[in-house]
Parts: sequence; C-alpha cells; structure tokens
Amino acid sequence: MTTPCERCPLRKLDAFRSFSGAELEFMQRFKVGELKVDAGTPILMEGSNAPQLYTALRGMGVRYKLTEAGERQVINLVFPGDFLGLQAGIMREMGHSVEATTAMTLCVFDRKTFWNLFRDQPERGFDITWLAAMEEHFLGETLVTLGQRDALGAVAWALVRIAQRGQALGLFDGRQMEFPFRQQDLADALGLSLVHTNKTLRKLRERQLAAWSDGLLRIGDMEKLCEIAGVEPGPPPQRPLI
Amino acid sequence: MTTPCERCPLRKLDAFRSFSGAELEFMQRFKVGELKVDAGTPILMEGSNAPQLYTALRGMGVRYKLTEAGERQVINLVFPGDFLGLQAGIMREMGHSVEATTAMTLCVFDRKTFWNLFRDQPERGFDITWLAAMEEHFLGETLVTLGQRDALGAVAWALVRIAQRGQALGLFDGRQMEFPFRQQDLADALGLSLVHTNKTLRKLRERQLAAWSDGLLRIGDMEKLCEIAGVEPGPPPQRPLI
DNA sequence: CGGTGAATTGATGTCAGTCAAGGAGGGTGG
DNA sequence: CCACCCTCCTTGACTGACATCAATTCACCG
Repeated sequence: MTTPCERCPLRKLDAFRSFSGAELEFMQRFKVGELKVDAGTPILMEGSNAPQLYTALRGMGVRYKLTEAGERQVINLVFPGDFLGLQAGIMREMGHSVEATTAMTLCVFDRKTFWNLFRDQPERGFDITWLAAMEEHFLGETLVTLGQRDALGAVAWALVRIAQRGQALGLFDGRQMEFPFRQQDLADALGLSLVHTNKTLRKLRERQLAAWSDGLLRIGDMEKLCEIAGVEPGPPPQRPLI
Repeated sequence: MTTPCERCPLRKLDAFRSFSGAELEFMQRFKVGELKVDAGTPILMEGSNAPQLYTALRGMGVRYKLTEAGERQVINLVFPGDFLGLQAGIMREMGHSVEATTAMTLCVFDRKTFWNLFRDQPERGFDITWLAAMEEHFLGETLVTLGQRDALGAVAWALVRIAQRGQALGLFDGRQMEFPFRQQDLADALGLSLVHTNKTLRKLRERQLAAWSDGLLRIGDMEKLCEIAGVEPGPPPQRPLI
C-alpha cells in the first residue's frame, strides 16, 4: 500500500511550498508507485537512461560521480524531498549516480509521462525548473568551497548546510540531528582525504563548534561555525516539492 | 536595429537544435531588444533580482562568485548562445554574477513574460529546464575536476571543454581558436593560483599538447590532452537555444 | 616615458595527501 | 562463547603538490 500524496509526510514541512488541491491530485496521477530499498542499494547510474524518476520520501543517500581512476566525487547528499533523475528525464542520460546510504523509500514516477507534466500543468514544469536552478545555485556554492576555502572552512560549510537542510525538514532541532554518513562521504564531497577530514573534524570538536560521531551531528556554536564557513545563518528558502 | 530571430547567426550552428517556424515566431515576441556592452561591463550581479534575462549573441564573458574574503570563483565561461539570468527568472535572486570579458551583444528578454513562456509554449519551458539540467551536468563535472584531478589534469580538462564548446560554435577549427581570457580567469575557475596555472600551462606547451598565448588557444594533440583530462573526445550533444 | 596590467620565472613555505599502525564495534562461524 | 574478520575511525610521521613571495619582462596607453 503506497502513501497517497494527500497524506505525504513531507507536505507539511517548512522546507516546502504548500500544494493546491488540484496540484495534489495531479501529482497523485503522476505517481506510479513506491520503492523501498536497503542501505547501499544503487538507485540511478551515471550514463544510464533511467525509465523512472523518484522523489526521496524517507532515508538518505548520495549523488556521486566516479573518475576513470576510480576516485569518487560526491556531488550532493540526498535528503527527503529531493527529486532524483531530472537529467535522465530531460536529457537522456544521468550525469551522476545515486545510491542509498540508509534504507530509503522513494516515490516513483514514469519518465514517459514526464513531458505531460510540462504540457498539462505548466506550474509544475516551472517548479521542476526551479529545482534545477536551485541545484545549480548549490553546486556553485560547492564550487566556491572546493576552489577557495581551506579544509576547516570547507568542513564547517558542509556541516552548516547539512544542519540548515535538516532544520527545514524537522530533522535538526537547533542542537543535533541524525546524520548517518561516513567520514569518507564527507571527504569525497569536499575533495579532501579521509585522514585530513578526520583531523579537521577533530579541530572543530576541540573548539566545541561541532561534534559528529556515531551517526549523530551536534552543533555547538552555529554562529562561529557560519563565520568560519563564510555563510549567513538562517534557513534555506522554501522550495517546491514534486 | 535589432537582429530578427529569423536571421540569428546562432541558429544554424551545430551546437543548437533546429527551430520550428512557430517557435521562431514565439521567441521573436519574447525578445524585447538587444544590448551591447563593452569588455569589463558587469551584466548580472549575485544576489540581485534582475528584471531582464539574456542570451549571449556575440562575445564572451564569465560567471563568477566572490567570497567574503574577496577571492573569486569562476563558475563557467560564457559563450555565444548561453542563457543568462535563469536563476533570477525562476527564483528571485542570482546565485552568481556575470561579466563581459570581451565586448558582447545580448538578446534581452523581459522577466515578467518569462512565466508566459512556460504557460503558452510548454516545449520552450521544457527547453529551459533542459538548459538548467545541462548546467547541472557541467557543474558536476567541474566539481570532479576541482575535487579529484591534479593541476595538470584540471587545466587539460578545461582546455578540452573549451575547445569542444568552441568547435560546436564554429570557433574552433580543430587546431586553434580565439580565446580572449586571462590566465587569472582560468586559475579562478580551477581553484589554482595564477602562478601555478602559468607553470602548468608551460608544461602542456613543452609537451606540445596545447599552447595558449596572445588570446589564441592552439591544441597540439587533442587525443593525449583528453587522456590527461580524463574525458572522451567528441562534441557535446546539441542543445536548445533560447 | 612613467604607469598599469598581464605573463613569466625562481625561491621558499605550508597545507593537505600518503603511508602506516592501532583501536573499537559488529557480525559470523567454528 | 570466543576467535576472527571487516568496516570505520583515529593518530603520528613523512612527503609532496601547490601557494606565496618576489623580481623581471613586455605590451599598451595616456
């Protein structure tokens, strides 16, 4: 039994814009099922032409690319509400892979009906573009981090953005949140080695700014952390939910 | 006197998908004018809510972000056919700035009519999303470069991508193209220092792989360059032109 | 012809990568 | 029940790629 969109647990979160009844009904028709996957399951593959698109309903994951040399670059973390497979839906090929880090539940949409969404409900098409523009915005910021910030700034930036996204989703209560990733994931996201990431996390812990262990992220001093990260405190703007 | 879309010099290039007559007519209505700017002119500012959107018609530029510390991260180079201001059109705020590197001519569109495009011509809305997805794809690759490749690989990657884009636009003839940027622009794009970028370019020159001086980029051995860059040779796929 | 911006090169310093080893926890099978 | 293994985290020692500093050259321009 799948969750009807009407009772989707994401709808009422701060992170997302509210739905009209008509939109709700339309999305319900667009949705073709639900997928549950275990931790570690590949969801989308770079270069593949996936027949299905997803919205993350529960659980967390990573988007990443592999180099020919076998190194991994994490592009972004996947949180509930994230839309997966846009590139396969629009162009014919994913630019990155997606993998579940925890067990996940995904809303499933059919790629064949994706175009209908633009044709029949242009507002939703606009929303899709919104999401793509948001992603572009975020990747630009990530680029600044990899290109210009040192390790301490980069790790601080990542933790701040994670906590802010968590807050908008009700996962972060101002002090702590569940954060079930490995240090290697963070290292691969920031282009740092595992060892140096570990040592940088220690610095933040010693300064009582942030402590992350056993899958739990605690923020000790958000103000100072934001300062080191070079970003403004405050939640991200509301975004559409597909 | 502005160029009518029908006689747009970009239309016939390999880089772009062909237009139907109806699309052409629609775009013509969407276009409100043309803007000519000198080299060095700021076109869009990060954080601003620009009232106008642009398509680059002639000339080159850079998209970039500045850190609070004043460092610059170049997000991407602007070539003819690039659409500028998507983020301002969709969300209300640009995530980066855009500046003209050479003199440029820009098609001007009105932000207020942007939504009409989705409503009245969903195919074009779809195309906009296509562009956003392409950009996301490219930024992901850039992330891999900054995060995982060393200086030689990064510079090689950048030169390959530049030549490939140039080729699709008829600017690169298989051997060379005009490339009127400064070494500092490339350095800021790759997160390298100017000095190290210079020394890396020298290495490529000594190995007869690529030489760039006096605004002219010559590719000596595209095969080997692609190998160092870790990418496949070959042109980018056709994309929509807005 | 002084002044400015860009490219170039050498000398020196440092941040982060690599190598190596050890510890803690969890699962599995003898 | 305990020995073994595997994954992840942690820490120290050493190395190296790239940053920084500094000086020179050249082209262009008012």
